[in-house]
Amino acid sequence: VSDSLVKIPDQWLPLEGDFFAKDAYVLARELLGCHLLVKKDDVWIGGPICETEAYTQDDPASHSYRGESLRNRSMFQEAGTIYVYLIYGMHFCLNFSSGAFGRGDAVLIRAMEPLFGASVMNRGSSAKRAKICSGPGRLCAALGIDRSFDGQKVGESALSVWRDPERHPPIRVFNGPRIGISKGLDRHWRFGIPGHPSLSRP
DNA sequence: GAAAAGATCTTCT
DNA sequence: GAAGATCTTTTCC
Repeated sequence: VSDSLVKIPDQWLPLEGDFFAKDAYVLARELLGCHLLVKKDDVWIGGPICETEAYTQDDPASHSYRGESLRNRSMFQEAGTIYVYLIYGMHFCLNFSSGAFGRGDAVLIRAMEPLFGASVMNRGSSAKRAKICSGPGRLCAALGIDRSFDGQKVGESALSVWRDPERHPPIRVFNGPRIGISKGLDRHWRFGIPGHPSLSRP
């Protein structure tokens, strides 16, 4: 608990719904360097986001491509709605709905630096400290994010995102093809901070 | 080290 | 019945 965040620094700004109300591939880039925090036992655990991906309704790789369903409903809600789904039967993935209400756009959070509370994070394995939140499934496991977060709003639940003027915007950002998909490979909507030790992959 | 396999469940064909 | 926005462990250079 000693490495958890007890008080949010005064200079940090909470990100509200309007920050998320933009094109997903713009939001994906702008979320880099922002702190993702989850409240656990009266303190915050989390750290700065270092890798994201964008998905849109007209994108064949997106869950929303074939319209709204019971699972992807949160993608179509107002910007800043949390979308969590189960993948491969065992891992959860965290997304934030973006764009206008009714549009199935979202940003997948792929990796984060475990800056606060690494010692109390659920770690699925004996991964190196810098890597315990590297990958969408591992990130959710570490922070205890599951389907119960789905449909909630950023900042109105145990989960919040903050802009830290000292880390945001990052100096450099890379982008390239998204990971683990077979369609929409021409859209280079994976974004990350170059050389960051907590990337899911180089 | 890299590659392959196994775990496990929802969605769509 | 197959594929999927994944990760861990095992197996093989």
